[in-house]
Amino acid sequence: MHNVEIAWVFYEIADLLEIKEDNPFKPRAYRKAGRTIAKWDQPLSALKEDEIRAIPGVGAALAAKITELLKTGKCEYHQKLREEVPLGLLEVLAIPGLGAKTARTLYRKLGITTIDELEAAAKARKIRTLPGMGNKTEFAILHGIDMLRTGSGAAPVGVATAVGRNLAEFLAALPEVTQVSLAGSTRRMKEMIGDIDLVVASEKPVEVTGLFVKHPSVKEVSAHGENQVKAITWLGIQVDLLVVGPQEYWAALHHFTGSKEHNQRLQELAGERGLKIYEYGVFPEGQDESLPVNSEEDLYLALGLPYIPPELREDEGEIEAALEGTLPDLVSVEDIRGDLHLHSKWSDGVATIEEIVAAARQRGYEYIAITDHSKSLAIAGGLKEERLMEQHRYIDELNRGLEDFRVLRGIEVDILSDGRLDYGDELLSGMDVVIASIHSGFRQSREEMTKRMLSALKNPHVNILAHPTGRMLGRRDAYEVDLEKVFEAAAKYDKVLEINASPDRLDLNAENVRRAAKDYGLKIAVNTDAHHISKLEDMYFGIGTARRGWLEKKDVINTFTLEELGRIFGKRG
DNA sequence: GCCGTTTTCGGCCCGACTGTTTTCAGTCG
Repeated sequence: MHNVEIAWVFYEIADLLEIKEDNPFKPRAYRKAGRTIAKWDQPLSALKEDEIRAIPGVGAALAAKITELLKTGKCEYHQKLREEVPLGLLEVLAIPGLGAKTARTLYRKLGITTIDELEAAAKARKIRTLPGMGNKTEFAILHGIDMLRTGSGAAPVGVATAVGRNLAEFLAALPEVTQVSLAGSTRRMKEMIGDIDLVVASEKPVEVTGLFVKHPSVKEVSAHGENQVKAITWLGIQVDLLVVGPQEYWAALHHFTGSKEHNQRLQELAGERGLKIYEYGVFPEGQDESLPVNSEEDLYLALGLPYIPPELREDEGEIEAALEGTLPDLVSVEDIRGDLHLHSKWSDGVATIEEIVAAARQRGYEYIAITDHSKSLAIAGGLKEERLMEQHRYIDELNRGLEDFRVLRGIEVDILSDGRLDYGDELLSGMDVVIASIHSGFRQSREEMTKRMLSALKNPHVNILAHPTGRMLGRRDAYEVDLEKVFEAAAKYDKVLEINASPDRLDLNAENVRRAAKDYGLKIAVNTDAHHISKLEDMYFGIGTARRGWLEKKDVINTFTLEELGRIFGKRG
């Protein structure tokens, strides 16, 4: 049993306990342990009992449940809870703004046990009859259900990539397999992934597919042919595996990378040149032997085109640009010299500044900015003025001991509900980097929210606007804001907008990034907002979004040298 | 249910926001 599966059981136990109204600290204990287990380096199945017991947050009771899960694949306590609580309520909990207490009230007063029943009750205006709930709650529930339904079945790219890589690594290790790649929307770095596509080159497709369906991540096989498999993994994500001969690999990889629209345009182009493109190769009209295709470059070359990177293959102007020779030279992870939005132990991060520096240097970075939370965000350990000054003195001291690396003294300052910043100008003027962002008052009107952001952008000390729309993928919509006005103001006051690289956010998204950079000439910072050193790797997803937004190195400020960066930040205020 | 030089019970991230109230409960981060 995979660590994540154990964590999953614990999360569900936590939800069930909350609905049951047990000791409120119990679910917290299960969640905390679940989070730790999910991130644990070694598989728990490889650990001895006392090693499991030594995991922080795992006591005698949870250790016993882990052992039981590893041995039997089940946990009696979990099963018992599932019998006591209607399971549909777990789905109901996924509706934003609706927690365990409300779920319980809905169950006890209206007998609601599923999302469908909840929707019917909301439409029949029964929700507003309950104590503490009114028409707005009812509307929010309907809106939330709508959001869940449109996103259902799809996984954020972060999850899909992790699952896909895991399977790809397994396949790559098989002696029968010569090549393997993620394809489809995961390779194109779309933000939500419907199914994971894997393309494999092998002379022995039957053996490969036969092993694949036995992989522990595979929960259910919906189709199993000689050279392809459709399966559902333990996270409920569909995976499509295609095995082709080594000669057909590149054409197949290209075909299953898509998008469909991009491929259709290529087929039209091929037709004009007397060629046909299939997933098996590029064929001159009337012949059944493919032109030699030993890379995706070869395939584009056959059509008289330069190579088009996967992130651009959406038929959104890339074919025209390729024909004109004006394709962008996309920014890449290797171009990145530093991360400008990071949290340390001083607020709600888990690493010391020294640990972050070490991890950043390992990635080849030349600088980072430590940008902990400001005082209003008390729950995240936001820094009071004196603490912030203390941190900056600490960083100064640290910098004195560092060669070829620089820690910038920064802050992620909250934009308060009325548009003021959480610190005064005097304090902000002493920072190397000021990131402004919104963590409260998400439901203000479009006018208020826009005004609030413009007021922050006007502040001469602000350098970067972080996660500008506040959306959380599949969980929370962007807040109401007039982005055009934000872009205009950012251009006017010379501010940088962020691509928050956390795969839960990816904010700005690719479409907005492309508009901001191309229509408004704005510079972008791709930042991970990491609270843990392992999350520095999220840069990959941020750069994916930047590439989907057609950004080049010159558009992204954290590809610049420290000196260039200083000029960008220094010319303000 | 976990944790502890506050050792075996009593804490456990805590304040803002929202919608419903008319002083507060529930949710979120």
